[in-house]
Amino acid sequence: MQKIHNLSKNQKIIFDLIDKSAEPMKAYAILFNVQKKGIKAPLQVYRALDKLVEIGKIHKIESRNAFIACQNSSCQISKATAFSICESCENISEISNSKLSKYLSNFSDNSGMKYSKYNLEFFGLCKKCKSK
Amino acid sequence: MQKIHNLSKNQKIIFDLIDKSAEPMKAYAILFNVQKKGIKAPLQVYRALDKLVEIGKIHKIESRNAFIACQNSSCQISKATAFSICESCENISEISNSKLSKYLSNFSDNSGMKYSKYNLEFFGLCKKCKSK
DNA sequence: TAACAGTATGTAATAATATAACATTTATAA
DNA sequence: TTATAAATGTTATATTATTACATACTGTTA
Ligand SMILES: [Zn+2]
Ligand SMILES: [Zn+2]
Ligand SMILES: [Zn+2]
Ligand SMILES: [Zn+2]
Repeated sequence: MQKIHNLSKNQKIIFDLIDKSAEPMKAYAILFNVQKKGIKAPLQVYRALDKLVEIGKIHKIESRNAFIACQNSSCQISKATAFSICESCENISEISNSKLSKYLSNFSDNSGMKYSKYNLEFFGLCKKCKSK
Repeated sequence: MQKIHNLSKNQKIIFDLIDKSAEPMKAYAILFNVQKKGIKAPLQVYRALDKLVEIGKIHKIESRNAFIACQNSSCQISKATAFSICESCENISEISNSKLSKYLSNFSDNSGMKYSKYNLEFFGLCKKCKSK
């Protein structure tokens, strides 16, 4: 059962922008885009991003410092994320593969760590770029 | 068969520092530490870091913007990395688990992507922090 | 309603991370 | 030795993210 979060004004503006974007967006690109809507300072953007990440509406692509809307409604609130990144055209998408997520969510080793979250980034070439 | 890379002067200074460190090091912490050895500018540090990452002597912990020496001699030259991160004490270590690396290296889906590299970060609580 | 707690906002300043551009030097190999 | 690649030095600047502080909104409960 997923809690419904009513997004605040800034959160909604920023989520809508990211959600409509074809690619992951960087914080300052977001800032530039929402200035006409009255969001003027980096901190306003970062605060909204933090919250949106926290509630799983968006994810951060760590290797790119960019943010993407969650493409996976059943995604476990940002606790289990996997992405596919084309190193040639920078096309990025969220991987939704139940075997993979089960495997990783159940992963444990003999280190004594109790894992509660993971983030995985795969890199390679997409269909298009492969055939060039 | 692993190619032997003869590290240059700056690369060696910086690798030795990271290798001796108990924790992952951030670029400007590295800079501060090597200034007495004549490395004065950020770019000198970043260039050495880039090379060391490229040849697999160190890895970047993306979620922390920090660098750690490879703890896994058989690590496939930074093509397949996994880390364990305690969110309480920030203890970080490289996971060396052949089943995991096999599973991920062989991962493929029906997206048409050809994967050649991955980076995985697990988050949780270490033994010590769990029992607090 | 009033008081409170929690969340969100606005604004300015600054910190932390990373790269561009250009000149020079050193190592490697044909 | 000549050419090429790799590494270095230096200055400036771009990009990403946070601190600090004041104010306002939202929902809950006395
Ligand atoms: Zn998701
Ligand atoms: Zn591509
Ligand atoms: Zn390694
Ligand atoms: Zn710990």
